[in-house]
Amino acid sequence: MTEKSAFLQEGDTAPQTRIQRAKRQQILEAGLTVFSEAGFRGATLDRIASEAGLSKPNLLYYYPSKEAIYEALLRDLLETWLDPLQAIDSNGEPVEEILAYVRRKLQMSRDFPRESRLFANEIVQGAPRIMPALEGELRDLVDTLATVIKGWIAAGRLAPVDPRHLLFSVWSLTQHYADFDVQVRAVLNDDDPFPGAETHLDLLFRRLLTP
Amino acid sequence: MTEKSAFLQEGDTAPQTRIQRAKRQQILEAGLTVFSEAGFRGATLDRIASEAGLSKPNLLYYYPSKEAIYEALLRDLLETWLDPLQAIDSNGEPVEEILAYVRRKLQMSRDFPRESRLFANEIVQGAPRIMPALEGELRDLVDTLATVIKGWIAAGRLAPVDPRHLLFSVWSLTQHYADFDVQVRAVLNDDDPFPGAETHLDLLFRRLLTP
DNA sequence: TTCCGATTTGACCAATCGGTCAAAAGAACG
DNA sequence: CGTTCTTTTGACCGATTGGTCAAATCGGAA
Repeated sequence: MTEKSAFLQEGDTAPQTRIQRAKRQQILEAGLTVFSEAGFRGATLDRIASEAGLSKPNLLYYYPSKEAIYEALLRDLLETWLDPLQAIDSNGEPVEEILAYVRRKLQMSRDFPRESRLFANEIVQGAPRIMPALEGELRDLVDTLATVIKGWIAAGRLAPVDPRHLLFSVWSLTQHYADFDVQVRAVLNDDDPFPGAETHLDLLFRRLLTP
Repeated sequence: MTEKSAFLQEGDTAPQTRIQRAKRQQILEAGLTVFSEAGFRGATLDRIASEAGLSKPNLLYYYPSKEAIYEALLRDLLETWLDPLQAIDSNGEPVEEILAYVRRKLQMSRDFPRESRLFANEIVQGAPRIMPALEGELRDLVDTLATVIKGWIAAGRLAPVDPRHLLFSVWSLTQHYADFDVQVRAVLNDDDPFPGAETHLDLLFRRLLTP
């Protein structure tokens, strides 16, 4: 097991008042919008501040730097992102477990597209700040799940597939609908992509995974 | 048919000397590296200039602005990107035609990852500059191909699949190996992902598409 | 009401940004 | 050699960037 990477640990269990927590949340909201649209370098404190309805110095009163906001967002994000993966039940029906995972991930693309794009921006640009978590927690989780999947395959309950590439497929297929949203909508004449996507992905993975 | 979007047209058939063409190529090379790593806003002229081995004013002697470099890159990119799509032969064997397309796209992810990431950056950040081409050329091409695919399905030569979501699947699955390269390698312990990816995608699409 | 810590702000700063310009340095050709 | 055109550069500009700071304002407890 790899240890939690440094930046992921909360610095200190801050004794925040209710107001502080609210304002910080407000800033993270604005930060999520701006960072997911422009990436770390492209985002500016002025835009985040105005999006949050605060002056720039006021914003820096709650978070000491642009980096601090960004890292707080990534820290929150990683949890949300890894949760559905951990929810896969090794005692469940294999095909249905994975299909449920796909459905959950697709819902996240629909309901939290900014989070998905924030993550995409970070990774596309080389993951300079989240790399430790990828090589740590993410790899550990994937290793564990790969063992489970191999067991399912060996038991003949799942068609033989490379477990890691299977996971890449789930991630890319589902997140595509959030990250490449404008392209998807351009091709589909602005129709809602998600009903069609759910049907399509259900079919795709059922065909791939049914033994 | 939608017309070619304005920015895609070459301004004028510049009567360039050999040296000018070479230097411009050199700048585009550097621009591709920098823009694909940082996105449009995150890239700086200073970095592009130093990457190209030129002074900043010298760089601006060949391209009038940061925008001009970026748009020249997108213009080139779009061609390269749409080519494999046009190479699908409506008279070929359906399953094999699509599998060949997948293989071509995967090779592009391996051989031109910067191009893929440049495109990803542009799209994730809302496609502010390439949107017209998405709603124009890309949509036209997809519409045409969708008709072909529907014909194949009607003839029973391809399993019934939504043609547009099928294309999204090809794009996301193949480009994932370029755009999310650092994540893929982190999970795979830095092994080369592409041999495994080709096998996996071949299996996936064969299972999905074989009637 | 007074007091005190928490919050908010305008003014400001050094660094970096995209871009300009005039002048210097090369190249080409007679 | 001199001339002319192309290429290159250092110095510079205004705007924007992330961040600071002292002073003002707020809000609640006594």
